[in-house]
Amino acid sequence: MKPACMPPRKRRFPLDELLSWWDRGRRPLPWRRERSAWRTWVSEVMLQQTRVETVIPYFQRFMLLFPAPARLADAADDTVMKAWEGLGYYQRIRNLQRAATLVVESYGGEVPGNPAEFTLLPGAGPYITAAVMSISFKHPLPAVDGNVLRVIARYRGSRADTRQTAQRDRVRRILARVIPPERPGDFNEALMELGALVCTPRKPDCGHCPLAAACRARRLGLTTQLPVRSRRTAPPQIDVAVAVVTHLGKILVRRRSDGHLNGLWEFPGGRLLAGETRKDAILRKCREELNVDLRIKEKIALVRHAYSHFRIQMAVYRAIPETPLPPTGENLRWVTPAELESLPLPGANRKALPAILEGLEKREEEKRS
DNA sequence: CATCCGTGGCT
DNA sequence: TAGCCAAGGAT
Repeated sequence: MKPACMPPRKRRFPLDELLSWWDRGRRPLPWRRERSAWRTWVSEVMLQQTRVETVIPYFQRFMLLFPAPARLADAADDTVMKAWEGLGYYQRIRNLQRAATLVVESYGGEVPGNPAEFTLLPGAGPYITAAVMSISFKHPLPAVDGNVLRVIARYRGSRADTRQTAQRDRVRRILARVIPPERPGDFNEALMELGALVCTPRKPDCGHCPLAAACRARRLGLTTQLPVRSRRTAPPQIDVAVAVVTHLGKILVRRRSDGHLNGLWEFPGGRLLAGETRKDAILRKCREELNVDLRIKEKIALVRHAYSHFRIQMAVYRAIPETPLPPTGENLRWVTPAELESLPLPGANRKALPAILEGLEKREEEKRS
């Protein structure tokens, strides 16, 4: 027992314990089978704010479709968006495709193994750069993600707010002095794996943690109180109304070409203004944006959906055009129900699709009888 | 630096 | 249910 007056001895980070835990316990995930830079890169982009179980099937389909950067660079936009549909954060795939194009143009199709060059590619921030460079090129750069922030906050017994950018930088500097030059990728993955499997947000399994003996949160009984994360304000709820405009068995869809949900196809309509009825909102948006007048029929679906910073309630009405049809083009098309199924759609539209197709089918039957 | 960007699972 | 969380980056 050391006297209380002694200065706290500097703890040695339990590197060997961590790495042997990793060697024993690592999960056999698809992107860990063969660590080419492209596979690592794609997996890291998909895993941003997204669960491993969600990513696995997307990753396997994606690598079959685009086994090298050049294949992604050359692919048609709808093909790319369809491969990403449902994963969310669609700017990620746009950045990745732009980056793939740059890799083809500037590096002969080979992912650059130099951190300074790699990090200039769109979508390659500090985390992705460190992850790809350490795992596939053995550069000793700490990859600090949400798992690592939690593990290290507990290990250090730190009450600092992990949502702040400065805290991420601090953890990165701390780990830069610990990461072993021989196994930088394993070190990074081990810390993340530890956060995912053992040092979990709720009910951490300290009995199986290789850092437990050195963990300050555990010693102080603060495990469940750390890490500290400042709270975000609750997302607002908004009302949206859209129209399924049908003509000769086909359905009108438009493609979002900027900002939110960029590149996905949706039904025309939009957000209700204050005091506006759903039908008025649909008529207004279709006049403003498509220059078309509609006759609105019955409501065929009502879906709720939570986006990252707001929730929507979306009402879907059947409608038919009353004025000459707008010219179709790159961002406006008439599609059959089957084509509609195959287009990349935002979550709320996808969610409403069964009710819509069922409603249209039922109405066809009534018309026949 | 704070905010914006999707989605699904869990409590 | 409503809130929280998950291998972040761009602006």
